[in-house]
Amino acid sequence: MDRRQRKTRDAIFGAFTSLLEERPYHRITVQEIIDAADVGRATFYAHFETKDYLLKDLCEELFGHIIDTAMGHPHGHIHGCNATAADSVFLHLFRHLKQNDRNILALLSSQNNEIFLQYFKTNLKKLIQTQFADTGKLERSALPMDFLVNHISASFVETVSWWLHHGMAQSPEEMAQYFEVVTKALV
Amino acid sequence: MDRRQRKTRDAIFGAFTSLLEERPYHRITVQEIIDAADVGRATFYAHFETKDYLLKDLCEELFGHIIDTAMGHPHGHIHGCNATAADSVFLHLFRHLKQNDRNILALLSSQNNEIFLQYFKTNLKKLIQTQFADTGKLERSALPMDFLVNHISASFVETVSWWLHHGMAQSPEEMAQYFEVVTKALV
DNA sequence: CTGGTATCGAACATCTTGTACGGTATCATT
DNA sequence: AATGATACCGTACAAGATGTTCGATACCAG
Repeated sequence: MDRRQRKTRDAIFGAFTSLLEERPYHRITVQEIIDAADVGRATFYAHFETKDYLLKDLCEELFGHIIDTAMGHPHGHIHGCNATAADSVFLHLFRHLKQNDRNILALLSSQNNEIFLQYFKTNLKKLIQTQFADTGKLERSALPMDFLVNHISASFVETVSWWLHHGMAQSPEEMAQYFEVVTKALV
Repeated sequence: MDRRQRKTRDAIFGAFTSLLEERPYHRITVQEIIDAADVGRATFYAHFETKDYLLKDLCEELFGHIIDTAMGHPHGHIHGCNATAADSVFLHLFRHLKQNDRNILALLSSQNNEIFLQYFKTNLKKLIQTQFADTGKLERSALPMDFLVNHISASFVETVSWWLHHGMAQSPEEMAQYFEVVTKALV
């Protein structure tokens, strides 16, 4: 990719992220992003069709990355009987978040962060789906498969959200345990 | 309240709700609401400071009502040992939703319904908090109180959301059972 | 060195928002 | 009925946002 393109793209992403830390999404105008990124108006629209697409691209880049790394992680049995919580994928994610990889916390703890949590949940579903497909632990559940996947994804995202709202005072291990408690009876 | 005021207020609420069924919130302009409600521009702003406040008022009216009725419901032991799921507050809520009280489904199943689910969750928290305060079942939990309240509220909202996305094919009783399964180990 | 292209800057039409004001219709009260 | 209060209408307006266009300029890759 052209070095110029990368530069503007990064500048826009950076400006956008900065603005999101001080204003909710819908209170940010394209004009402000342009000014903050110090980029021409036409240039912005050459990169992103609209503000919503900018958000979409940013989220895909961020969450896509964090989920991909988790995918590569050794299949950590969703706290099955023969695996401790220590090597679960979820603990891996909690740690990943705490070390603030790619400044992802700025988005997750920004005002009206529901947008980002939503993206997070969507990507998370794929991960959990994969995990279940491997372990095959779900066939004898009383609940529909997609109901369970949805519930677990949502629960994880809610746990992360709660963590953020409490200043991330707890350790990743502690949070992984919280999460295990509320989901242990399910799988 | 003046009959004129009620009329315009209802007209605006109605128009707004109709528009929400075909367009996501952020794609609806005040102008469109005004046109659909057949109301003067100045009149709209005399009632609602901004579009966000209109949303807020609408949600408070709707969810406030549905939660209040649930509050008055006989304290249905959050599936405690001596109570069946049949008389739980949650089953009451599922039934309330299915009969589409006050056209609430139009909002909950509209595009980008996260906004409304968020309001739903917020009001739900108060209800659950109250329930817990009465039963006093939570003191010996390994988890922080607000973590649990948040988790249960979120789980309920997610369950409702899943229900909607599946055309509400299941009965309220069935959904109440789903919900019981994913939360039974917690209280 | 050169053709291709990303960017700039400025201008533009269009739409949206929120406010203002005088005239009209409706309300509650007597 | 009569009357004061007030909610509504219609229109107009300023300020700002959006998305597009175009020629000029700077930069890149081969």
